[in-house]
Parts: sequence; structure tokens; C-alpha cells
Amino acid sequence: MLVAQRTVPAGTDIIHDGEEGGPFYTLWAGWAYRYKSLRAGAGDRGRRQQILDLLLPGDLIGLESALTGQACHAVRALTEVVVCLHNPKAFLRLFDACPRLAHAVVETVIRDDRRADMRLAVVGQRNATQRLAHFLLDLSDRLSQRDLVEAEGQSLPFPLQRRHLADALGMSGTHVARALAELRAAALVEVAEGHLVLRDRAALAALCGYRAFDGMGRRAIL
Amino acid sequence: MLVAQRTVPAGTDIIHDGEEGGPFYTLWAGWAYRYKSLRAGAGDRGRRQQILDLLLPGDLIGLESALTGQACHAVRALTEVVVCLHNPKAFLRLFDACPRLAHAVVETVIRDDRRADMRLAVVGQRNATQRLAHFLLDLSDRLSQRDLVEAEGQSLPFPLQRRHLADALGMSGTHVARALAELRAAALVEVAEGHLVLRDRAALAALCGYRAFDGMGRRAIL
DNA sequence: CGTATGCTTGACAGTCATCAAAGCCCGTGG
DNA sequence: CCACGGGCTTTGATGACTGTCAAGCATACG
Repeated sequence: MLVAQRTVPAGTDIIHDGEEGGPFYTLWAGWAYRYKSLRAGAGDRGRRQQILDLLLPGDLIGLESALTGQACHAVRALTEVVVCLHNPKAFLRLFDACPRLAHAVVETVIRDDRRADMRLAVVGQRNATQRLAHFLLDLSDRLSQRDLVEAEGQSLPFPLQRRHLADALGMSGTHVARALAELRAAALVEVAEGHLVLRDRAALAALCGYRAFDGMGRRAIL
Repeated sequence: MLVAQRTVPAGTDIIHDGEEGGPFYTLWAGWAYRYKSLRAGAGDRGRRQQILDLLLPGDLIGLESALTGQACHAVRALTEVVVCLHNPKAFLRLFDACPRLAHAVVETVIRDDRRADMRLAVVGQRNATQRLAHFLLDLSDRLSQRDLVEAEGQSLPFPLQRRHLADALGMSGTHVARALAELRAAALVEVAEGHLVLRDRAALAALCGYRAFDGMGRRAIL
């Protein structure tokens, strides 16, 4: 299959909210995130946005758009990003012709569904510190599955800023700093220089009730 | 196709969290909800649960379980409920044989995905009153699509108790009562006798930034 | 060196959870 | 028929959690 690559600088939108008939991609390198900027409700001033999910190398970007023709959220590059462009029409033909692909797609979508459920439960029921701990553990596990963790010290690359954590967890940047400081003070995590170290996964998991996500075996679908 | 019906009294679990190889259903009559009870984190006392979504007549229950063999959440009957039992294996065979069914399944799952994104954004970014308003508008629209609204007065059946709203929106039952009182005082909604009336949809929508969900055309897939 | 950006910290205010009490509705039993 | 009890809702008082505003630092960059 013909493959087109595209390199996108950090901070650029790869897919726009509401975009129709857009292409879809595999994220080859770098981090991105799905997000939604909310129309201000009455009395809201600041324009907040909700980060719906992080996209890590290997993830699909815009599958929804390929399957339905329209995207319901935007995707933005968090770091510089290399994406691999797919052809939606060819993909749809393949989807129809190949039940195994269809299965794989459904499993991918369902896996995302489950993680979405988990996030909703965490944001709805947990306090700031627990939300943060949960987020970091989930991230760490996803990176592990892709062998992107430096095995020794549980050290992960961490290009996220406070404000990204805030938008992902539904809290203010200031309070993210407080929660992080708390975890640091308890010697549970360390953040420095674009890297994150989880010092005590067990204690973190106990703090927020995190349970590793067994889910379905991970495999690339494209 | 042979169809088995089952009637389930209110308050009973139809699917249990983590259940493997369970059946799946179409919700024929009555309301149910998907939910997750969280393991207590450190310092948590009460056992809270997060309602992930309401299930209304016509919705599928346990599709995830049919496709992957395992459920990641429980489903409980909110009212007395009539479900129609499907055969997971036959369904999977059909899924492989019939691309149109596969498409329909994917669209259903993706529609749920979008609603999940919306809920996350609302719970993460909105205050109590806005969350409640958004929930009620969304519910009203879903019921409209099924012709379950008494057309004249925007009056909906409303079997939910305060505590269900609280568990769905990530707030306390007490505060739900306050938020509802506020909406009532502003003459935006009325609640009585298991019914809900939306007095001013436009004002409600403006309050919480709700945008009707165009999504894909609604059609039954089974 | 000046400016811009992001992180951290403190003070204060608003939102919301918790606890508690009182009213309402309804089924039960006297 | 009416008293009683339990569940649900409403309301108030109080305090915890979190957002906002602001200032101080460190770093990067022109």
C-alpha cells in the first residue's frame, strides 16, 4: 500500500472538530491528544477545553472520521509528530471484505470505549490527587505496552505541561501543581526535564484505586 | 430467529461487572443503566458508583460482551425491564458474513463513543447546574428520537431518583436537589410524579452550552 | 539584558460534600 | 380508619476541596 508520511510541528491541529470527510492516520512518532473545546455556557469566561485522550505512537487518529465521514473532536500534536496517512475509501473496502479487519476495528473502538468509561468514573468520583495518580498510572501502562518506558526506573518521557493535565483531568493548572507537589512530597513520583518517574506504583495504585487494564491483547490493526 | 424474552424487576443487575461469556440483549421496555462501582481509594469511605450511561428502550445491552467475551461494567434495571435475549455466537457469525451488520455495529459503538466524550467534557468542565441541565437535555433528545416524549409539553417519563442523577453526574445527592431547585426556580424545568417537563429548552441549552447531537441517523441494528 | 513562558506558592472566595433535621408519601398493621 | 415506620426529598449549617488572582522564580530566547 502506498504510504504517505507527514510531519506536524507541536501545537498544530491534525484534525479539526466537525471536519467532514477528513483522512485518517496512524501516529508514527510523537504524542498527540484528542480534545473538544466547549462552547461557553452562561457565566463561563475562560475558554476551557477537555482533553479526551492522549494518542501515543501506534494509535490511530481519526478512525471515527474514516468510518462515519465526520469527526466530533479535534486532534492536536503535543510534540512534533509523524503520522502515516491512510486512504479512507480503501480502508472501507477492506473493512467490508475482511471480517478479521472488521473485528480488529471493533476491538480497537471497544477498547477506547472502556478507557473512556474509566476516565469518566475517575473524573466523576475521585479527587484531584487521585485523578492525577490514576492518569499517570494509566499513561505508564500504555507506554509500557509499547516498550516506551526505560525499564529500569519506570522513567517515562513526559511532554505534558500542567495545563494539559488540567484540561485532561478537569481541574485548574494551579491545582494540578498542588496535586503534583503532594505526590512528590509523598515520594510517589518525580517530574523533571520532560521525564516522569513513578517511584512507588503500588502506593499510587492504592491511593486512587487503580487497577491495571487487562483488556484485550494489544495488537496493531493496520 | 428464535427470541427469548426476559422480564427483570427494578434494581436487579442484568449484567455483572467482569462477567465472561455473558449473553447480550435488546432492551425492549423499561430503563436501565450501565455503571461501575469503584474500588475505594485511600481515604474514601462511602462506596460510590459511576453511572456511565442510561439505556433506553431500543438500546443494546452487553454488545461489548458479545464482541469481546467480557463485560467491563455492570448493567442494572432502573425500572422493571423487558429484554430480548440474543445468541452471541450467531451474532458473531452474522457479523462476519454481513458487512452491513458490521457497519451498523461500528456505528453504534462509535455513537456511544461520542456520547462518552461529551459526558467526559461535561463532567470535567461544567458546574453542577450545567451538568444537570446538559443531562436532562441529552435525555430528552434521546427519548424524542424514540418517540417516547409526550409531544405537547416536552413531558418525559422520569424514573430517576436524585441519587441516580448524583451517580451519573459525579455529585452528591444533596447537591443534585439544590441544582434541581435552582432550575425549577428559574422556571426551566419541572419535576413531579415520575415525570419531567422541560419548560424552556433554549434557555437550558444556553445555560450549559448544549448542542443537539446530530450524529448519524438513528436506526435499529437488530 | 529584557521579555516571554512555564512552574510554584500564598491568599482568598466559591463550589460542593457532609452531616443533620424536618417534611412528604405510601404501605403496613392495629 | 388512623397511627406508625421507612424511604425519598428538601433545606440549613459547616467545612473540605478547588478555582481564581497575584506574586516570585527559573529558564529560554532574541
